[in-house]
Amino acid sequence: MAVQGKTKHEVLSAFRTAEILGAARKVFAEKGFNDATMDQIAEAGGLSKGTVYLYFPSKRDVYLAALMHGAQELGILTAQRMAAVEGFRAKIRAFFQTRLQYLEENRDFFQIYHSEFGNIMHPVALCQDFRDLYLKNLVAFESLLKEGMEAGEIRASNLPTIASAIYDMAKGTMMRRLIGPTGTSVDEDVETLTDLAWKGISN
Amino acid sequence: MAVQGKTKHEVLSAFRTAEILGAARKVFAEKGFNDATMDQIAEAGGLSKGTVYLYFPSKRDVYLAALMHGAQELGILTAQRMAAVEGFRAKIRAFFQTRLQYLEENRDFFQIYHSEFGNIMHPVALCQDFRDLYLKNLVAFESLLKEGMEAGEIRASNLPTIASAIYDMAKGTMMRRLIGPTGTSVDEDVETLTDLAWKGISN
DNA sequence: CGATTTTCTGACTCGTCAGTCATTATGGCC
DNA sequence: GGCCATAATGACTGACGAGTCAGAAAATCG
Repeated sequence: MAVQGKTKHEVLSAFRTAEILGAARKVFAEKGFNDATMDQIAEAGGLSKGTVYLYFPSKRDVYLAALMHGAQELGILTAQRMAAVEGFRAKIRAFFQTRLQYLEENRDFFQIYHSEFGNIMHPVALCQDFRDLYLKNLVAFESLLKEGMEAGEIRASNLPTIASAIYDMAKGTMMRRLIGPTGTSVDEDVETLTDLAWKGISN
Repeated sequence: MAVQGKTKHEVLSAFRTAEILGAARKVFAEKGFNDATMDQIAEAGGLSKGTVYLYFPSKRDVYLAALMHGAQELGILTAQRMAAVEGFRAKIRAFFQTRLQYLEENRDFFQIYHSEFGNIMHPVALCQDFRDLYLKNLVAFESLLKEGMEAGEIRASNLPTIASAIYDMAKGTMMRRLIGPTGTSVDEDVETLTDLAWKGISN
């Protein structure tokens, strides 16, 4: 029994949930929230619509789960990679590197991630949690810049605006890479962005 | 007859069209494309649904017209303001200034504008024209940077990536200002961004 | 191998809306 | 006013898709 402390039921449930989320990611990425149907998700996951509803109460919940799963992973990964290197230039570089690389490995997820930003300012409707996570990560990044400022590596300036701008350099570059081929490699883009950002903020 | 060379019909038609677009902008901004209904748009414009269909063939066309109208205006305005000043730092500053200011004056439009970016990589579906316009403006901006590079004001680097990054600083800052109060004034943000970008790219 | 419980299924319901069109209002003109 | 043309209306239709649930299938067990 002590094996993972999981009942058979829990294992099966986790398995199905993962199966559904994988399918959902694919379908939502391709069609967007509104044009994706539960039947398509079920089909992509090789099960029936009824089964999907056994594991998720609504379409929105499936979407949310797919979105938040990736967003949390990305946030954690980014924080880890930044923490793992010394010096603020290297941290900024790690920031870009992690995100652009994660993009290449999770294109489906980023279709969803980026389109969600389109809705982030709407009535709250679709996803307060996502918005909160975004703002949380942004604030964390801002604190990091503040440390850099106090350490004298980064020049004094309006940190919230700066933090947001750097975040958005990454986001925009990712979008551009999603739309189509860019003629630049990930590494090139990482260097270019790091350079731009670092020259922009360093003392 | 020579008055504007317009028939009565044309005048009325232009009037109704503008009326509908104004209402559409408001409703689409508030609800997003999918959750906005034609009845709501008609009501907001003080006319009936049938009338809307006399001037636009479909919901998507109303949306497109609202989107493209603002996007074109913004593109033209930005280009003009940049052309009107001397020196590349000033041009970059004008770029940020124009956009952030236009945001304050056209919040409804920007709700639509930004959410459209969420769809920009999808099946093409919603708006090839918008995508094309975006890329056109981006390329134009890139050319401007190239001039700056050739003039020795801007250091050599990967221009497409740089241009995109600067565009996205503006876009992201606008989004942040749309989501909620930021504690910074437009002018502060303009200075901060100009500084960041200019230090990032200048020689 | 039944009996019983758990899991799955997909045809069905029911609300919603884009788009239509027969009917009504408006206004210009003699 | 009476006639016609043009503009506007809003009840209606048809499609679609989220969510349901009665029953089928599969797993578990004695």
